[in-house]
Amino acid sequence: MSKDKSAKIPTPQAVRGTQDMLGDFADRFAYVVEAFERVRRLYGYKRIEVPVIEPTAVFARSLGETTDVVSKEMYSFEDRGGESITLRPEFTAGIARAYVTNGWQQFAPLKVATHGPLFRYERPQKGRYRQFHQLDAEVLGSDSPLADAELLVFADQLLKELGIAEGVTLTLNTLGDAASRDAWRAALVEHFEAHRSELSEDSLARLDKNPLRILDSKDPKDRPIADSAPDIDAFLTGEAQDFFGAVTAGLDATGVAWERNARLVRGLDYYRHTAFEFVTDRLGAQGTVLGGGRYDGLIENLGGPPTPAVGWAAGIERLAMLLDGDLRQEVPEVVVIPQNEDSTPLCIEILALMRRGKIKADMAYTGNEKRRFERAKKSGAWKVLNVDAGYPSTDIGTLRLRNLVDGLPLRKRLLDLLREGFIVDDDEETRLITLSVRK
RNA sequence: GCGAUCAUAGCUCAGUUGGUUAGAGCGCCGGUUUGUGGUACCGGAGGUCGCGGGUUCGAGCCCCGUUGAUCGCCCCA
Repeated sequence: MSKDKSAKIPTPQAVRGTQDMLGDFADRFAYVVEAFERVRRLYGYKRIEVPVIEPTAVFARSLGETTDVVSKEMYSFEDRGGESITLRPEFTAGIARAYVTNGWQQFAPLKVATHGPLFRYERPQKGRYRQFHQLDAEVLGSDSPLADAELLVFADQLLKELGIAEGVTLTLNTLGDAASRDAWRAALVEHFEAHRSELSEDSLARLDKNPLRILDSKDPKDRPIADSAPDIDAFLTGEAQDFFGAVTAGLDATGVAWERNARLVRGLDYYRHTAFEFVTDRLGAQGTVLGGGRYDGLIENLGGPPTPAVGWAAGIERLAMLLDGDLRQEVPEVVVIPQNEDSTPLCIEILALMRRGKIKADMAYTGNEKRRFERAKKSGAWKVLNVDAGYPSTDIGTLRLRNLVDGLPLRKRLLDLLREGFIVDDDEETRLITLSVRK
């Protein structure tokens, strides 16, 4: 090792808004993904993988050019061939693109699920990162409200299996079909225009870009105006009303609790009919844990055939943060401790023997003997195996399985494994296992 | 993109109105004691006080800038 400081390179920092996970949080993260994989199979959703990079147009066209995600949060760049590429900021658009380009219409209605990293150039804060991770479930090619309901029941079961349904509520709204939505939007614009002078600065900007968003503004200035704005209900076509009724009936039939939130709108342009969020107040400002809705126009927007579809996405980090209690740790059954330097090779051999025999085992080999033992205990192992090679000198080694808590099954398994490779003498009295001749 | 708070050892933090050689606990390394034992004791390694400027005889402490984290706004999962 050189002590020449001039040769030292300054350590690069992690990119802002990215995370390195180790230990507890990494375990929680994996736990969320495992639960999702389990439940998704129960509901018959096929696992799919789609690219992390897509042509920029995939997102620009489908999310809406004026949405914040597209206008200022995408990681876009030109590749060496001059094509504009974007790191996916969400799953839905990429999945819709895959549906069209691969001719997945032949499988419609198609239920798919995936998870992985997404990228958005945002100011990091609690539950919000530049590289973040989502679970995603979609039903493509179904115009049935049953699909919406099933997706919601799926989401509800996932949250329950994660043990976080408590304190998380499903809020539900309908944005109607295209006709309903356009009529409502026009009425909203008229209403807000009439109160233009009382609106916050943010909402004035929203008035041009996405007037629906004024409805869920947090600015106290906006609240009275937003609250007095017309609900969509008056503008819903009969068809749209029936659709929403069928979705809620499906929820009621399966016992999924929900709340109507007539102020709930979605940020992305493609949503129609059902819109929903599972929200909590346990995550500060980032209260949405799972959200989604129906996006019947999206696939057509991408140049595909008119295709109805619904889906949702959930933030894995946010779900992981809500997980309370201690996770069941993956602890070794046995930790092997070499009594001395010379015993290490025998330890490695026995360690491999146990692992091949499906015993979860690890080895503590740094520090003095006392610290090795402490390290072994700290690992949560049930038992500790002391290995001393070449003592008495005529033997290959002696083993002592300590901390016997629950009797002999593990000891028996270990002895069986050892007998495959060695002549074993198991002294009942001293509990000392002596290995002599190799077989 | 806007606002607020923060940044000292591997970790959690203390550090007085600016004043000698920057501390503690935990962790790490070595040892003593004990000897089926996560609890005692001794010793050791480890810090350009985030980074760059400035004020001052003197800056971990004051000022400016910068980077990052955290919490809001915004946005969204």
